[in-house]
Amino acid sequence: MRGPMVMNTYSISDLAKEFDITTRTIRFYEDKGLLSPSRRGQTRIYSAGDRTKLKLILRGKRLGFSLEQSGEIIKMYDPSNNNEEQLTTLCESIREKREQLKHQQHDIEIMMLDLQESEERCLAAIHMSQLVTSN
Amino acid sequence: MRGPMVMNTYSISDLAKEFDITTRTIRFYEDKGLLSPSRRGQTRIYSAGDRTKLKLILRGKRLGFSLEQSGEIIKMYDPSNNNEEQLTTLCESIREKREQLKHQQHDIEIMMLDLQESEERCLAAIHMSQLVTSN
DNA sequence: CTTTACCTTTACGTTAACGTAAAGGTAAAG
DNA sequence: CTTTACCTTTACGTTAACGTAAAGGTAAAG
Repeated sequence: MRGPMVMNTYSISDLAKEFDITTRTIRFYEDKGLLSPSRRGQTRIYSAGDRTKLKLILRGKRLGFSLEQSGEIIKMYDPSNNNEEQLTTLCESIREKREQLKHQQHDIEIMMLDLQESEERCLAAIHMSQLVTSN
Repeated sequence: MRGPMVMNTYSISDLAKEFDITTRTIRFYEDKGLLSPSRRGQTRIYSAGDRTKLKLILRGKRLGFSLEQSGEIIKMYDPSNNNEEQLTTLCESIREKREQLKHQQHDIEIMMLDLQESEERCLAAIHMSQLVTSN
């Protein structure tokens, strides 16, 4: 490898500001085993990988996942599971999660279409009320 | 209108069975003002409209909405808001919800692609482990 | 050397979304 | 008339995901 290792690190408040969450939240995720930053003395040092994990957690949250589920998602990203049986299990759970996401996509599409209709009805109702009110 | 009014109604346990939730959950949603079934004596009678609302709530849950948010979604479906200002506000909140759903769609797509990659890496790792193990 | 701005741990508090149990009413079946 | 299978209300309990406060450490700035 050439060039200096650009080792990006972040303080806990760096990440808190970037993602608009509190430091308490970040420490809580560590408590739950979702993050494990290194330390300089007592102070936590977050790597780019830690930041990515945090992003995954927050994305999961937006999709209604529990922290435990987000934890499973994170595990799906690293190939640290060496044993073949575990790999097969992992592969299966990835497939399941994709199925669930597909279901969510479907839910969203239906809701989008419904809301589109509602919006049109609403706009029509506004139009009507304007016709009535115009004197 | 011709033909007999096919007025479908449901008992609380009908709905509980259909959607695989407890009756407690359904009553809880009523407590929170999301449902308001009619009654025969003390007993709750649910209409097709109540059933639809319940479906909306559960769909919202799958998408990570709070009950309060699902309540707002429900309000977006009926044009009972007569006043023009309220209609405009409603229309605006529908637009916002659609924006949020678009964001969620985006999150899901990214997660899907990532998981697809993970699955491929996982399958490759299984293949490798099989090559190594085959003796 | 004292602010200031961070960092830490510990621990109790809070809200949403129900679960669970108690105590009782009703209506059809046997 | 007693099961059985529902229904009801009231009320306390539980879990997840943090919020909040207390008490203290550190390091650079003035």
